[in-house]
Amino acid sequence: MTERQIEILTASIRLAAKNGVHALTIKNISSEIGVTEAALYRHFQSKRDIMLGIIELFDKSTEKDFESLSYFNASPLAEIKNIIIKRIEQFEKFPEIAYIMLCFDIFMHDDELRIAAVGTIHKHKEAITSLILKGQNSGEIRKNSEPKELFRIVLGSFRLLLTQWFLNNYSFDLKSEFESLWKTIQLLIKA
Amino acid sequence: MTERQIEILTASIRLAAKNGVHALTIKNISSEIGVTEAALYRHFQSKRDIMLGIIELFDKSTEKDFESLSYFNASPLAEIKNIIIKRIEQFEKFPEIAYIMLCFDIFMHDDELRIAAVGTIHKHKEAITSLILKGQNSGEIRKNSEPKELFRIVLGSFRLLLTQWFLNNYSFDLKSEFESLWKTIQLLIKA
Amino acid sequence: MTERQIEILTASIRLAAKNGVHALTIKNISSEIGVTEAALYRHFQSKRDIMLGIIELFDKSTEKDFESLSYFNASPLAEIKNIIIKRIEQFEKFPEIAYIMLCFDIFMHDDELRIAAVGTIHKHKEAITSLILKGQNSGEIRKNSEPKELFRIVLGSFRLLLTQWFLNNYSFDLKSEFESLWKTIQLLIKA
Amino acid sequence: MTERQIEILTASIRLAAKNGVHALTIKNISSEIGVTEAALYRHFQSKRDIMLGIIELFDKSTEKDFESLSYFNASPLAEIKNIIIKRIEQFEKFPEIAYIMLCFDIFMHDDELRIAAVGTIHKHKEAITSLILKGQNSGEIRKNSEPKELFRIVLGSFRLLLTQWFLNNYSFDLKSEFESLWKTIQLLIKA
DNA sequence: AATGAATGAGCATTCATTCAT
DNA sequence: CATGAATGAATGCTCATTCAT
Repeated sequence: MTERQIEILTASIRLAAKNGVHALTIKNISSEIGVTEAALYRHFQSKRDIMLGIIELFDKSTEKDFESLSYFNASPLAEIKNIIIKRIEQFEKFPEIAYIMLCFDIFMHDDELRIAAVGTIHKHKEAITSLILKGQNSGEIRKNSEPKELFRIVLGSFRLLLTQWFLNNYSFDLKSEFESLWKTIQLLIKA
Repeated sequence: MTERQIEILTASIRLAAKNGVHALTIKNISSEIGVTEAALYRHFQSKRDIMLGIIELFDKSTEKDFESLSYFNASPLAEIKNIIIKRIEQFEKFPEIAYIMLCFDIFMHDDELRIAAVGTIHKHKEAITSLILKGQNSGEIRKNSEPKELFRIVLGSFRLLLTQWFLNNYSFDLKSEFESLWKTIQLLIKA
Repeated sequence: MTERQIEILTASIRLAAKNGVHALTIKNISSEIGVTEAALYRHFQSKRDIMLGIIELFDKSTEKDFESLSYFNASPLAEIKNIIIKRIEQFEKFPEIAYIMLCFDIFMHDDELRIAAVGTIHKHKEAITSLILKGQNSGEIRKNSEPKELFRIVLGSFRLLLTQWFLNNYSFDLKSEFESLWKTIQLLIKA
Repeated sequence: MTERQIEILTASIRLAAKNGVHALTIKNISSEIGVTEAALYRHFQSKRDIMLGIIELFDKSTEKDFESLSYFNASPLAEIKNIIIKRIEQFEKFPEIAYIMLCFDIFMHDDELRIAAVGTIHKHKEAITSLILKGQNSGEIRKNSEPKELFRIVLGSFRLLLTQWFLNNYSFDLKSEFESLWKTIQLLIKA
């Protein structure tokens, strides 16, 4: 991806988060980076390609996080926390992406976009679920609950926290609030 | 609210869930119920009023659920489950509303709509949080966790379940899947 | 077809003939009849529908001419001449349509339009060819030539006359020039 | 004319015939020969110059045909046939040019282009008409018809044949079909 | 209570063309 | 000789809304 392309994508995310998805027009994006509408088409073939680019951008950074995890090699619970903390650090640097992550509507009614977006969610699900299973086998996580349900509790509560963060205009400290939530989660799911 | 107004609102919700929020146009709504675009303006002053109507519709049915709860008077945990089961029954009758509930983007960038939508979420938060507190006081729910966090776990995991239901085109049985999730939740938060 | 629709179609033909097919834009057509671009879409669903409308308009008037022919019941040669004279009278009233008839490019690269346009040409071909055959059987037209070739001579020479008329800005009298051409044609193909 | 210029012109003709005149864009032409749009402007100053180039190309090859005719020195009728056969051989090698020859719309509404295009047609007219006159004087062609009308019959029927060839996607054999047409023409106009 | 006709503003996209490199 | 990046103007089309009937 070229520098200009990344500039366009970040401008798009910023715009969507600030003014809503309906503000994600070619005109707005182009004027956000100070060029003509026509200029965008030198870098992306269509608006849908820009959307796909946003997902890809998010997907890539997710993948990088997952890779760096394996070096860490902590306990499963610590690794799950780490996955989420990585996300949070990303959100703190670039809060607008939280909006895109929560607002699945943009992608929901375009098959190609949908598949791309759901793919990223799936990667999270598989990573976390397999860590839960590992934790259950190692005796760190309680065995009397299904990994599937524990995953829903872990990711679900985090997503709601994220939603609250967004609804409050990013005004509270996401990381410390998550630390508090995580204490409760740990308390509940530890063996 | 007149009959025609409710017809317009339900048609709108149906449309949004089927084809996405971007399909929520005056033209689509009017042709969905078989009238002219101009005819809609006899029943709603603007498109925003239709959006507000959708929230109000949702809000009212929530309120009715909350009222009926007081007649029941079960244990706090059972009451929380009941609140969610009521929601589920509503979703099962009218699955499209799940989409609207999850897709906050429509409302997010219009202050009046936002306040209306967040209000409904708030009512849920307060109802559930106060029930958790009651449960902690009566000794049914563990005391070593903050109600705020337990609320995040309960509602967050349910919202994620709902998201999964939507992503799977409403193909699995929401209620029985929730029963399974609830067993885990109960196991975790019971004293 | 409504009055407005016919107004749009005649304005389109006028425009195309005056300034070329490339001038046949929604903006030009709408401003030609003094309305907004958006207003056109109340009467035609798309630009292609306007093109199809032009062909249909031409097709209908052709059909009417063919019907009125049967009342006439002259000799085959006289009937062929009549078909063309009818066309000429139409062109004289509405010279711009000559351009559309000759400029098949508009329709050529859109399958649906092509089929519609070629259909009209086909009707002419069949009508004239069968009249030639009738003339050969009745002994009015020479038998030592194939009807297919005679048709090419009759219609081809008329089309070239039409092209010349257009290239000369409709400056000569089409009918009297055709009378002269017809004398030669008759001389050549009579038995 | 440079090699590159001829490459651009033939690519343009190919493009116009395959996808229609509306596909004759700088972008399409340049990508057809595998260069950037900007590169075209090194060889032609504008798009109109490319159009003029197409006409010039056609004009030149016509001229060459006419020159080679004089060496032949056959009877007037044979010479007329020869002019057309030469054209047909050109069309068979490069069928797309038939489309350009028929579709005068491209040139019709730009004075300079129009004059250039009409010029070529005129050359044909003069060449054929003078041959007809010669034939009438030599007693080969019937004298009771005006050369002007006979020209319309000869060239008009050939142009219609060409149109039919194009409408049938060049599927029939143009030359043998013309031989058949020519037999009829000869039969009709011979003295 | 509903319709048909219209509108102004906006949409994504494509056009021929220019210019620094 | 060719490219990459840009532009202004235009394209067909959709939007929410209005208004006379």
